[in-house]
Amino acid sequence: MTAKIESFVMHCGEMGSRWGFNRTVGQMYGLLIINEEALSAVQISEALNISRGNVSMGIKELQSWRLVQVQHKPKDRKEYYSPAGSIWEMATRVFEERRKREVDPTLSLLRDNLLDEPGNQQEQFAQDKMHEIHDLLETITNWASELQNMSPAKLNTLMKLGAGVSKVIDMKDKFLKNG
Amino acid sequence: MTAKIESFVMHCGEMGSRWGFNRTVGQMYGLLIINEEALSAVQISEALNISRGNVSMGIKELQSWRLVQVQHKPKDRKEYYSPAGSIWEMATRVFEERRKREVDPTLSLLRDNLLDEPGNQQEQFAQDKMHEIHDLLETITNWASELQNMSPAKLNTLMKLGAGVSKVIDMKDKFLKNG
DNA sequence: TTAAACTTTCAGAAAATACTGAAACTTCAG
DNA sequence: CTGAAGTTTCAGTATTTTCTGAAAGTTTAA
Repeated sequence: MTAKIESFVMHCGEMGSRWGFNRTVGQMYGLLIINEEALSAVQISEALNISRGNVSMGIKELQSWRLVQVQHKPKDRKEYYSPAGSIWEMATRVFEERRKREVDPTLSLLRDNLLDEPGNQQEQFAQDKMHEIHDLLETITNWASELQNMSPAKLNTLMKLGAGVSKVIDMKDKFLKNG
Repeated sequence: MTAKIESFVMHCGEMGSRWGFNRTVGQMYGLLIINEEALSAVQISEALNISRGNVSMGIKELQSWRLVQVQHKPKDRKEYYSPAGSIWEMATRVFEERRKREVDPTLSLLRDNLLDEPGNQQEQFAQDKMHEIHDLLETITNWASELQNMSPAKLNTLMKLGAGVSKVIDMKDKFLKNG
């Protein structure tokens, strides 16, 4: 591993916990992304200086995020791992999985709590807040899943639009008025 | 604290680490959101059964995320804490702070690494990947900051648009062609 | 000044999390 | 079958993170 590549892999490790997994899992993912060829478990454990068992657990974790693929080489019984999908797909998967872990449980708790009537003034206030939070999270979630269902090409247009988004909305209003 | 309120506060604790801070900080934030009145440090430590020192550290953390405000009551030397801004503002602050912690350092590392020439085929591949990641993160970042700078009203239109976003883009193309 | 009423800090303890390595398991060629 | 070549599991250990509480720091009323 050259210095530049190593710096990237180690950085992925440091960021790992912020991105939702732990240091080694982050390093493993970085390593797989940056390597043209798929790597075996032993290669990973040697490159990162971690135990074989840890690699196994890390791969399992990455699979639960749908971020790695298993491959086989002819005449070789080992499993070889490589990142699943394009960079763009990886990003959407991380978003999606994080939503499942960070937002969905909260939405469900809020819904439950909003089912029964508030018992007193304090609970009334609490429920109002929960309602606000619920609606906001739901809007964001719906919006995000809209984006994920758009074709990548359209999505790209939309993203590149940047400051233009605002203009397009104005345009829509005009368009609807004049049409 | 009634059962419902407590379940919300405890849930915020469990989610805390996923949202970027730790359990107690999550609980503290939940408690402040759900309470109509601002709370003193001692009230927080009693409600959550944590030490006074821990409350002090937690408040500091929440302040670094710009999520709490300090208030004073007349004839009272204590500090009282309450959430800063509306639910919507809280959400954008969490986004923004997470971007600073999760994305910005990566962008800066990638930029550094992309400055020098690749030394060999392996590094060439690595740099290509880093370039892809860099561009994607940059696009997402710019897009996100666009959204944050839009007026809440416009943003709401855009959000409510949902599936319609796609249609508006088509419309824009038509509009530009015909106009 | 002084001292009461607070807040912050931080060393050490406690709790949570991650890692190792050996044993158990699986798969498959012969 | 058998055993070689691989993968997974998990009890125990190491590391990291969080929490406590006492000491130090700050502010203000008198």
